[in-house]
Amino acid sequence: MRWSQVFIPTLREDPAEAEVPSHRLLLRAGYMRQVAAGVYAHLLLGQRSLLKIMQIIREEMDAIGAQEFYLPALNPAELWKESGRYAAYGPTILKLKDRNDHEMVLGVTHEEEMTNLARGELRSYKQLPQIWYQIQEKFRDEPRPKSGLLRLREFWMKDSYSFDLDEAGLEASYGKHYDAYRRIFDRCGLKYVIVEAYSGTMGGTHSHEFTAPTDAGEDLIALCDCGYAANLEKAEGNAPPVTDPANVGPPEPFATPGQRTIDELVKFTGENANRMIKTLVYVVESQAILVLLRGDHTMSETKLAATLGSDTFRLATPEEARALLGARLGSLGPVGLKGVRILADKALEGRRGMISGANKDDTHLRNVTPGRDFTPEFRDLRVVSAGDLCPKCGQPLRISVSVELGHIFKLGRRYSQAMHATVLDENGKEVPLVMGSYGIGVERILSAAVEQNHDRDGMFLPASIAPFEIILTAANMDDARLRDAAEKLYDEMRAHHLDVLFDDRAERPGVKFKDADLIGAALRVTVGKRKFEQGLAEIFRRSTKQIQDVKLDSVIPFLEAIRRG
RNA sequence: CGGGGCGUGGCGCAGCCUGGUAGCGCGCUUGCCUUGGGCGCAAGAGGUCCCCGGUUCAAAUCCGGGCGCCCCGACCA
Repeated sequence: MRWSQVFIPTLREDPAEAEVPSHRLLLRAGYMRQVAAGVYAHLLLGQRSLLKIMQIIREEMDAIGAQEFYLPALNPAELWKESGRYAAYGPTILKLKDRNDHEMVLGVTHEEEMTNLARGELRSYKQLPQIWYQIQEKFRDEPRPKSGLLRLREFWMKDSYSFDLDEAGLEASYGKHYDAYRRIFDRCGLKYVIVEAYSGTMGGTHSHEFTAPTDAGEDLIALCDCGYAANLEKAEGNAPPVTDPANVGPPEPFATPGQRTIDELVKFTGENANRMIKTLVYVVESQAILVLLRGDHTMSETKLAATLGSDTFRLATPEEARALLGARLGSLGPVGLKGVRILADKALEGRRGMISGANKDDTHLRNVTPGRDFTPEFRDLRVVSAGDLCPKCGQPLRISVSVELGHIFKLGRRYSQAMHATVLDENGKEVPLVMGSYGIGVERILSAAVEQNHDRDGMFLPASIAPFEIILTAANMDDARLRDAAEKLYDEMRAHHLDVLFDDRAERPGVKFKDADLIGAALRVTVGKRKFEQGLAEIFRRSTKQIQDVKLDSVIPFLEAIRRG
């Protein structure tokens, strides 16, 4: 393509609304323009790059025997009510009514629609396994769209769904996706880590997340050099040991006037927060329970939900807590309670002589010893923090920020049972399908690639997903000899099917170089006066800024050699 | 949903406090000039000052309401 004839609206200045690098650069480089919060128009460069990403995904999905479908975004609400996710996703689903007053939804993801298709069509175990996928628009009315393409309300997702007869089949389908995803992200040139994750609203048992570490991300992951990696929602860790007093007498009340928070108590008593027990009261389906944590630890509602097997719970009000325990928040504790379920984080197991509330205003207890003074169920209930020890090897964990690029889920029978998607097995018995679901955020690949590959001057995308692999720059279009030489090179490049953008604009060289640096073509081939007179063109690698001079008649073979790697 | 910021030619901003001719830089158009890192000179075009209402002789500016966008948090793939 000729730059003079296409629309690449680069900006000299940073758009005011963009903070994170990928958002800023994708706007500046003319890849996209904003339409509304979380809604973007893709222009020439953005669309080309996204099409390349989708093609890579398509090739790798096809390679594992997945079949490309295309399901509509517009769907009847009934399906979502049937699965129970109409309520679970709540306001995130964009809902509308058609002219006959039928409730419709715009697809958030397509488990329901794919399962609906499967139950209508799949009859026999002989038809299994099936892997169906699509690259399709998703709509999510996010509470807070942000960071350009990182959190969108309308976006492209590659979503696939596997249908198997049994767990062994699911295992195989899941494994194929795991491998295909690695190839996809490798080919897109991304640095990524695979982490164990929490399944969230998707349901199901196991899942892995493919995440790209970058500061602009919003997923927190825990990492260890031994290879352990998990989303913070899911990560386990062992708190470094705390030394407690050896011999501990019975619990003993002491006055703590006005001390309500752990911080205040630390100052008041001079004890470390890791010697305190934090007591939280939760109401779980109208039943009050106690949740205990070490003073310096944070509760994970995700893990609590997993422990309870329910996500209908909330923190009790101060009044409810007083009704149960007889004291205000800040003086609550587990000692002496009868008939109340007590969950304690496992970091409290084996501890002695700690401090907790006494269930009397302005009073705490010392010498509190879990297991002796009260009997909780020990569970993993807290968010891992940096410095916790790896559950596999015992070394300290690191916490890193990353972007979730893809997520693969073992769904099991959650949808097939809810929606009665069954086949006959070899004994003629009707059995629910065992399902998996697997997603990739297409725009997030582009964003993450920019986050991981940019500098002051712009972006340098991996050649596989750059909108153009090569930009051919004629330093001066008014100089007939330079122009003719560049035109000739351009024709040759096209004849060799090289992916080239020819900057034939009547601009000064500086403008062209700045624009070329900005938009992220992997290589720049420049025809400029001085080197041209020596029969040379200049080849500039954007990522390393390394320059090589190549004879004009060797440019094509040189580029083809680079392309072959 | 809580907190904060912002809305003025295409982009980035000033003007608002203290009401009275809408301004600067970039970009755009035309001409000359220049041609290896966002050249120079000159002449131009381009604005419902987010919307609605109020106060006032007079509102970009003051007051009320609304909408939109960004950031932090909550939440969420």
